[in-house]
Amino acid sequence: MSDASNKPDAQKKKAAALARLPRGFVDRDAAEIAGVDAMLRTIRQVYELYGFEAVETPAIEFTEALGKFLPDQDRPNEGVFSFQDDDEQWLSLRYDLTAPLARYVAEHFDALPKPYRSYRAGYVFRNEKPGPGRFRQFMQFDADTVGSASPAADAEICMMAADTMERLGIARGDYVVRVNNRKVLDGVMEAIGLGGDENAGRRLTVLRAIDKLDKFGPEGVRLLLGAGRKDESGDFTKGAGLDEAAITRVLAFTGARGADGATTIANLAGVVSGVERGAAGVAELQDMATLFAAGGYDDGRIVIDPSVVRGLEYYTGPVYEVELTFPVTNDEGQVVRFGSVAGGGRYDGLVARFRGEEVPATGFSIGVSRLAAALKSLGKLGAEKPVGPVVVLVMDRDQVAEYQKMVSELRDAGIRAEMYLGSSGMKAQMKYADRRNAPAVIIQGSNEREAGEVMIKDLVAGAEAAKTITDNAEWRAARPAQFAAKRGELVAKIRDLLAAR
RNA sequence: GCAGCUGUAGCUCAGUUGGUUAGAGCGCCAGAUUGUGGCUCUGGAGGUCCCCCGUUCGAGCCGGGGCAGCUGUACCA
Repeated sequence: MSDASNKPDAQKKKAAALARLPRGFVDRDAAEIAGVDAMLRTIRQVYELYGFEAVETPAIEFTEALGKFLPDQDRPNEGVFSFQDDDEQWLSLRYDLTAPLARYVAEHFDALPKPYRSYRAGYVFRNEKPGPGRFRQFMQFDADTVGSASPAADAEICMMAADTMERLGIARGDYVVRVNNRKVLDGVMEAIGLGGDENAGRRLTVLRAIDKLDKFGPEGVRLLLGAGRKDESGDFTKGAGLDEAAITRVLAFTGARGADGATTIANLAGVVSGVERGAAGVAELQDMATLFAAGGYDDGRIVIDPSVVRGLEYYTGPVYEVELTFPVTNDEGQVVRFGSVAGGGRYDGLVARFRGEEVPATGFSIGVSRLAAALKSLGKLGAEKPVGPVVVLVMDRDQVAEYQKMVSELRDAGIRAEMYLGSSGMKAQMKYADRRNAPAVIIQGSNEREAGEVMIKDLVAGAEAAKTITDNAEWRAARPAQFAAKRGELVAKIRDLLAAR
């Protein structure tokens, strides 16, 4: 232990360099990786079952393809990680999986079967302020149908979303798929005089206000739709400046949810009566509701809820999101506000950016990282440390070849195994095996070697047996759960031991 | 971006009116135990008190500026 104090200053200084992560990024350990992998497998199975096929696109696209240049400038939006290539073209890390899919479909349009049903998972990146459950790199798992304008395509994805939640272990009633339609909302906008391109900015303000319904309640939203709202810290948020009649109409829309789907749809029809686009949206909701009922999903798994807006400007029809309805606790055990864990909708205009014609498309995205946190809270994410390898202890340095041979035999038999590669003594090697969550260690010192044996210690059974022992001398003498085996039976004995787990 | 709060050991945190050598618990390493995980005991390593400037005989503590983190809010494809 003396070497630490003898460490040269230069080396110390070097070691003091920034061993830290930029904010909004996380490291994942073996347990988390295993848990998320299991999740991804499950989601993939459901998507496959529904007939979607895999596709992968790279993490980087031309900024232009993502459509994220700042207005009236030749620089990308600050929220997007971007850099310039050799030829000065701007490239960006993708911020979702939808825009790259639109690029992919447009590029391979003639080669793809239409409607084109695909899924893909991957990391996306957002250069913005992180917060609880919000990262600058996170994983999404998307499924999309491109080339179908039918509400059946939207309804199918909603049903698949419900199935996926249940397959992931979220009980019926612990989640809800909420569905709305942008056309209905557009109809309301039109009805209150916010139609047309010149009102795009105000429409956006109204959308943002509605999106805050679950945060601030109807009264808060009323303020945001009107003059504005002052929060507890005294910060003032400018409102949309609607008049009283318009505000009442918007709130009538968001509050149109009835006891069942039919009532909700009837209420919505009233709110947008006389506006053609709104009526079209209501009709689509009606179509989808019929499909939900046919599949039995109208039992609370999927509900029509007019308060769903989704921030995305590009949505053109049905929008939907999956919300968890049980309290989620964070690492400190506090209950945290948990937003939606998945969402999506119809974006008929997105592929049109690359091709002249409009291509109808709908799809959704699961926020894998966020959902993983929720599953962890539910105890449904395998957060346990994976079982480690069998560790062969190095008792005598000149016998390394023999120890390595044992490891090879175990590996040839398909058993995870390793020889201890450090330089510490036996006690430290035992601690190492314990920390690696090893199921067993193999000990061969001179005594065993002379007898043509190995000592096998079952660490799990040993820990169990030792629980009742409080005296250290007794603990050491007892040597619980270990047994000698003939050298030739090593693999067979380990195999038996692991099989008994 | 704006506002509030917080920066002391790997982690969680004490630190008196400004006073000499900055502490605890946990964790880590080692020994007690020549070859056995846990418990216990003993010892050890580990610090730019966030950074800079100022006040002072003297600053972890007071003042100013900066940086970082957290929370709220804004934005969020």
